Amino acid sequence: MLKIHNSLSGEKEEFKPLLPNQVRMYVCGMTNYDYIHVGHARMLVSFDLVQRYLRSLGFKVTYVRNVTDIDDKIIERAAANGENWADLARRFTVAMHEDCAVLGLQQPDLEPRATEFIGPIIAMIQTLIEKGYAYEASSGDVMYSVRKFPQYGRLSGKKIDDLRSGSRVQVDEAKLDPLDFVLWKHAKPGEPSWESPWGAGRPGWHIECSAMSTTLLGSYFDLHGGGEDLKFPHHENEIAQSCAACDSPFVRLWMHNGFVRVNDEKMSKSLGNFFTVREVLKTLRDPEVLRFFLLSSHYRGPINYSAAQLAQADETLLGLYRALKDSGSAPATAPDPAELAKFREAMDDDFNTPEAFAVLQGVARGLNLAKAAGNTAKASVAAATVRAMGEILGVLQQDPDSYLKRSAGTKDLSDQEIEVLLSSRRAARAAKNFAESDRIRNMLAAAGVLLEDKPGGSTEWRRA
RNA sequence: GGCUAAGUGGCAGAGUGGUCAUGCAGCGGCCUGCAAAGCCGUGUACGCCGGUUCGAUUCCGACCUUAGCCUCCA
Repeated sequence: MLKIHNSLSGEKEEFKPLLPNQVRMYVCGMTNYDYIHVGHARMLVSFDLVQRYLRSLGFKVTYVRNVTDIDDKIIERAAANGENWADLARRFTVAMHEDCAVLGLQQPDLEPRATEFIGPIIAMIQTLIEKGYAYEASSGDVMYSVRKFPQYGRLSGKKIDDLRSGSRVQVDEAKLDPLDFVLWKHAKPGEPSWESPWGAGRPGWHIECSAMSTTLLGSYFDLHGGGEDLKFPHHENEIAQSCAACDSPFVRLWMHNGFVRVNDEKMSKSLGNFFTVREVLKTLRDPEVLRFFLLSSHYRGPINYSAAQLAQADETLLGLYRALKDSGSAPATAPDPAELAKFREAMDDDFNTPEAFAVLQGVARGLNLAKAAGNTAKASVAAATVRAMGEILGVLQQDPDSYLKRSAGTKDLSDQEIEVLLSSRRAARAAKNFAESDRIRNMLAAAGVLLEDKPGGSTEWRRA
C-alpha cells in the first residue's frame, strides 16, 4: 500500500487515485533564464522518481511539468543580454532538456509553456473577476483578493493576520490588501504583452500554473509537486485561484521536495552559492553519480551538497557496478520476487529511497557471494533483481564494464595503451618476474588505472 | 517576531518503545606471488534537561542549535 506525505495534512496518507488506475500529476517546473543548478536537479529527479514508481505500480500516469517562458527574470536577463526574451527562454529550455536527459529523467507526458496558455489564463482571470475574487487595481494590474478566500494559508500553515502583520510584506497602495497578488500585469512600454480585456499585459506567475494544470488535468487531480519554497506563496495562491475559479478542491495531495544546501545554507541564485548541473557533471565520472547522490537521501529532507559527498556516492555506485560485472547477464532472467517485494515496501513508504537502496545493497551482497561461489544461476537472478530495482530508480542500467573504465577527469592512458602494458605485465607474471609486473601495476596506478588479477591468470582493469 | 522542519556512530543516511539499518572510510581475518576486488568479523550512535514507562534514541514537555518560509526562488 503506497503512502505519500501530504503537505496539506502534514501526514503520510494512503494513496488512492481519484480515477481508477489513473494518476494525474502536475509539477511546477522551471523558469528558464539560465542553466539549471543542483537544487533544480533535485526537484526534477525527485518527481521523476515519483512518476517512475507510480508507473511501476501499474498506474497510468499523466505527468505534467510546465515551463515558465514569460517572466520578469526572463525579460530582465534578455534585456541585459540584448537578446530577444523568447529566444532566451527557448535557448535555456533546450539546455534544461539536455541536462534532464543526461540525468536520466523520463520526459513528462506534457510540458505546457505559459505563453501557449494565454487564452485559458485570461478566461480564468475573467471567471475570478466575475465571481468577485479578483479586481482591477488602480495600477492597471488585475489582483486576486486574498480576503475573499477564507481557506487562504491552509497549505502553508499560515494565518492571514500573521502574514498581514509581517514586516516584510511590502505595502503597495494599488492593492486592497497587502497580501493580494497579481493575476495580470499591465504591460510597461517595450515589454512583451498580449491583448486582454484589461489591456495589453502578461500573466502573473501564479495564475499560469492554475490555468495550465486545470486545463490539462481537470479541476481536481491527484498530485501536485514542487520545491519546498513554492509552498508559500506560489502553491497557496494556486489553491486560492483554482478552487475559487473551478468551485473544486483542485489537488488531492501536495508533495514538496527538500532543498539542496551548501555549507548548511540553501543553494540558490540569490545567495550565489549554486553549482550548475553542467559544471558539476564535468567533475564526475558519470551523470549517474549525481542522480544517485540525489536519490541517496529521502526527498523531503535537506541534502548537503559537497564534493566529498559526491565522491562517496561515486564509490558506492562503483561497488554496485562491480557487483553487476560478469554476473551472467541472461536477459530473460526474472528478478527475485521476495527481494522486489521488500524493495517495494520501502518505496511504498513515501518513496523511502535510502531504505530501498539498503534492500538493493543486500541483493548486491548476495550477488557477490553467488559469483564467488560460482553459482551463475543465482548470480544471474540477483543481477536481474538489482537491475530491476535500478530501473525503477533510474540508475544501474549501464554496461558495468564500460562504466568502470570511465574516469572523472582526463584519461592519462588510452584503452589501447593500457592493454599493451597489461600484456607485458602478463608475460612478466608468467615468468614469475614479480618485480617487473609490480612496476607496471604501480605505473598504471599512478595513471589512474587499477588492476584486478583474476584466478585464471587474466587481469581486469578499471579507472580510479 | 510568526510559522514549519530537523539535530543519529569518522562521514553520509534510514528507522524503531526492549536482538540487525545500509553505504563510504578504518581495523582484523580469509583469499592473493604481493595486491585489488569480494566475503567474514569489528563501533558502549541517537543535541541537552526533565517526565511517562518495567524499559526511550524512539512518546510528552522545556531548553539549546541549525535550516527553511513569511519578498523572487526547485
